[in-house]
Amino acid sequence: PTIDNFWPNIVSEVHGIGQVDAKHQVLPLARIKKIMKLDENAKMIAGEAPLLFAKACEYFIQELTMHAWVHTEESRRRTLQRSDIAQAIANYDQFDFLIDIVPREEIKPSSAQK
Amino acid sequence: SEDESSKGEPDEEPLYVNAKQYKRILIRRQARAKLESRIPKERCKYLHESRHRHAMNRARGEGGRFHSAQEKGESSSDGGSLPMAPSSVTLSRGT
Amino acid sequence: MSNSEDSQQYITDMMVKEEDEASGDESDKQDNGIMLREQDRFLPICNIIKIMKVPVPQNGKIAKDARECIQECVSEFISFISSEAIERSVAENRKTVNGDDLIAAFGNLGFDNYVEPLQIYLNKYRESNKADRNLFMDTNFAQNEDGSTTNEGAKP
DNA sequence: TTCTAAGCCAATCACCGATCTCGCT
DNA sequence: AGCGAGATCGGTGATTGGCTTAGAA
Repeated sequence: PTIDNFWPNIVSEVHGIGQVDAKHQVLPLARIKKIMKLDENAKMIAGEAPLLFAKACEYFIQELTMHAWVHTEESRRRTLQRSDIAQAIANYDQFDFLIDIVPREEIKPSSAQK
Repeated sequence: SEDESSKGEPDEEPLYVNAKQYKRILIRRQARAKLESRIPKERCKYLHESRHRHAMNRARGEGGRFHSAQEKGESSSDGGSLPMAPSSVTLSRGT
Repeated sequence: MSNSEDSQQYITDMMVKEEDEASGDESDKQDNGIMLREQDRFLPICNIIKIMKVPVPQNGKIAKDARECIQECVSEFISFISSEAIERSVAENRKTVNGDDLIAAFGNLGFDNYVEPLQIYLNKYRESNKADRNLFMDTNFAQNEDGSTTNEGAKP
């Protein structure tokens, strides 16, 4: 289970799905829809949209956590903390959209920055 | 030794962000600013008063963990309040 | 009668409506509309933790700060992608944001890794729905005139 | 070393999904 | 036709804190 194998594993995982089990999602679809509706431009939302987001959020949480855990280990800790996530966000430009949510100054001192 | 490049934005970006995300980041920043007044500045200790009270009233084992089945009524004249002495007692969780 | 309100919460649960912020203001007051609770802005913390534990070793720990941080990041993730997807649906004069808008948004915002698995997942979902609908309509007629069964593995 | 804070349990109840009606395209 | 918003309903898993000690400092 490494970062390099993450997306290839995801792709082979979706292929293994027979029928999409709309029920028993890990994340509640109603809550996802509610978050989407916070956007003032949101009018109508197709039923498939929260379902896609439920899957995408699983991927996102796993990937961000996985990147953060690298920094936890680099600091020889066994508890993932907020500063590890800040580091992970700073080191991968796909996470740039979180720059206001977890600002750079949250990175704990004496850590490398690429 | 500080040199946040200038402008006057809430959080200054490190000069360059993902080019595909830049425009959307700005749009989202405005959207969040509109919502800011409706967002409490700090997190509550708990989400629901009723669930908080439920947790407080629940039966707890010796180690502070929730424990099943403490009898609801408490009118036993019997002095022994321990549920029962199981063969094995609290097992410390090895990590 | 025994309902004693505590100071921290805003309103209990009955009588909460929903937001609708009209327009025209950026100065923040205290309640410009209705206050949003954490249940309205975030996914349940318990579900977040479950997913976070997957890539973390079994003996690893996760700080409370980190859980809540991820929780906020996920909501921004949804809003960020949604914003792009909604704009595309508006650009095409549609009132409904659909899965194709979302997948296009993922690609346009640089989440290229998400596109392939989500496209596959979306196709399977649409197929499943069509299959269920046909099965429900037919109920008795097990007639297959079509024969274009693009199904793969059957689920026992 | 000192001492903060994460994990561990499971019962209630708020919320989620299922189902309906009514509107739109 | 089909599809989604909104309301209603009933079933259920997320929420929840005290004590121990892992582990941050």
